[in-house]
Amino acid sequence: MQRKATALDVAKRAGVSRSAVSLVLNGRGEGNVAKESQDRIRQAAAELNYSPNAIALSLRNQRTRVIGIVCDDVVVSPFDGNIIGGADEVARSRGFVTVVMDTAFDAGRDADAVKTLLDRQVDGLIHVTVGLKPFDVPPGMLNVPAVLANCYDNAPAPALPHVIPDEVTGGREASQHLLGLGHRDIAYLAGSDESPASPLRIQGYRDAIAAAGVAIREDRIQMVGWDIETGFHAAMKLLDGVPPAERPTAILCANDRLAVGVVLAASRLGLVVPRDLSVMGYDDEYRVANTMVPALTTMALPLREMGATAMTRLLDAVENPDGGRRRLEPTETMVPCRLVVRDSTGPVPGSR
Amino acid sequence: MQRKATALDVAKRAGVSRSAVSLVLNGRGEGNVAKESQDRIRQAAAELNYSPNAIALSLRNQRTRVIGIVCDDVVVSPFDGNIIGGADEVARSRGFVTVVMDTAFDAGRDADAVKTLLDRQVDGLIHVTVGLKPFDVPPGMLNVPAVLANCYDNAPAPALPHVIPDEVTGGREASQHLLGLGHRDIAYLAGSDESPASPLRIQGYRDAIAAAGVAIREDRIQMVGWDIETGFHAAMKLLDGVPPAERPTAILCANDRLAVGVVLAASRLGLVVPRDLSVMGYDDEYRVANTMVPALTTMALPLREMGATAMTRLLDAVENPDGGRRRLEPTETMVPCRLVVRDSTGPVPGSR
DNA sequence: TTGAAAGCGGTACCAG
DNA sequence: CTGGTACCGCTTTCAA
Repeated sequence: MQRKATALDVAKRAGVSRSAVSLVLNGRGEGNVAKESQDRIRQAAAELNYSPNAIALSLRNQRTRVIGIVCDDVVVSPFDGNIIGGADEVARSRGFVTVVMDTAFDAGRDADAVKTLLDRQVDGLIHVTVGLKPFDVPPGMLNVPAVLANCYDNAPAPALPHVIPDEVTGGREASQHLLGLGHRDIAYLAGSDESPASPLRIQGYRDAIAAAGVAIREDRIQMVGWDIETGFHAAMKLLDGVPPAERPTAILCANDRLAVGVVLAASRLGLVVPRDLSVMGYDDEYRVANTMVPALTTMALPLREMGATAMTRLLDAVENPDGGRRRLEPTETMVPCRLVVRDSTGPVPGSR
Repeated sequence: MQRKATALDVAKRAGVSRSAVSLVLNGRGEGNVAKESQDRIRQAAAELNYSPNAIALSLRNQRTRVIGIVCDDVVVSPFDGNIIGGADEVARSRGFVTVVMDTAFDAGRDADAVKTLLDRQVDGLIHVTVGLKPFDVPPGMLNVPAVLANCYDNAPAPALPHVIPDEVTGGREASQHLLGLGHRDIAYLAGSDESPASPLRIQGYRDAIAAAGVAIREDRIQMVGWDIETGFHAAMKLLDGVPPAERPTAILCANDRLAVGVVLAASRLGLVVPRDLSVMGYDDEYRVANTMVPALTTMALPLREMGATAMTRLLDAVENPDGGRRRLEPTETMVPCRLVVRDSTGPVPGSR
């Protein structure tokens, strides 16, 4: 476990000074260092397997090329990890490293995490949440360029830009898919009031239904939460013992787990999806939507894109010649969701 | 976006030298610095909201208090994130920060990630995988203390310690749970050959069945993969059109998604779980096992414990007075799985 | 063309 | 008890 070689080691081995090593290895050797010194330096560096100490570089340059990512439970939860994946990919491609700190849903730890990251001199910050939600920006976060992903500044006068999914359009296009298949009685299991995504998707649903000239039945919109279990019970209520003519022909769900519950209920009742009932999810959850039986038609959240967009915006600011110390404009960027058609939706029964 | 205050700023404001600031703020003021200077220093520090620059500290101390975590797809996948969660919690409680680098299943990037982390002078490394698997340790990883979590050194002469789940015992105790409910014909949907966990769990299954004095039927052990869909089809084959007396009374699955597929198949066939058929999962996947209808009995993987154990072992070495530069013994630590009994398993049919 | 020296921010030693 | 100074590893300026 030997210590790493330093520039001084390389210099000694090549018989030159540290400065020469620095110049050559940073491509500024030409015209400053004799050609044969250059060769000796490069060779010595290779032999010693030299690469510069990033800590010393950071101190010297007053830039760490580290972006801090604070998230509420993204690493641990099965959702939304791809936001970080998308952000990380962009960072890596531009020579940055990300440090992720998860607060495990303890909002009190946001400020601590930001402080830790700031003490480590990160060049920028991104805050990511599991699920769209308002976010109380901790004060320290305004000291470096920062962007919010999947959340938005909760203050009366927002200070930070954010990147979020276009939920209204998502809800509308999901509904339009079902309307296009001939469905006119579409129930919507809408998640819960706590998520700001819920009213937005409902808005999209209403827009689509109304635009199709269909009357909106308020009792078809139900806030039932987000789990398999609650989807199951809601579907049972909608379907069990109800005459076919009075049943919805399609159930749109605010996430894929609800859709799993609905399919479970349908099969318990002997209904075949999509022949007797179309079921549609939301999120395109990895290894759930695509492997469900039947595979779920769903509205995919643009997770990687959101992360990538947020990181791109941030790095553009950080790498700006002004020194990356300017705060970003508090703009809103909406990223479109993506319709994924699979096997759980089909023509309305009796439409042939 | 003002720059952070430095020790010099504090010193000036308090009218003392940088050294005094350093002593006082590190609790070594007593007996070295006049009481009233101490007060002035502390006050100045508070007013300027001073906290030391961790980069400078790292350079000075030759210690970063950063642990690098390299993983193959843990952040992005819905599985095993809790390994990192458990590791991170321990690190945080001991004043360390973790930097996670995800290689997105590209083994070629392991070495790069390690190099990047080493350039940043991490004090130690942990490699985490999604799912138990052998791991080719990149050379650089031996330059600092390192531990493997959920994977093990693939070399003939292992160089690194690892922390893995006790899969044999897990398989055995899962089977014993079903045997204890009176089941004698238990099918096992065993995942796939690619995972080293599969044969281990099968071993546990065999041990338990044999110990109960029941003959092992090889055709009851089936490698069917890991998805909802494949569980569904396997269950249909086992149950559809088969006379009740020839059906297994319980199906043990190598993960919870398979179990979801089995339940789906059962309900399509009009079988009620667990009345007509017991179904058991493995993993205790978050928001799947506990919210399934019925909620799944399962064998929980000790994800957080594994992460915590790996990190504890690593930090014990890093914080060792020898300077934390010693390589760890290549030991094996097995963490027990945990039986979680819910509603998908019950007494064998007709046992009352 | 080269090397010496300053400085990034902090700690720790040592002389006063 | 206090302040000056060297050093961690690197880059950059400046003088030789």
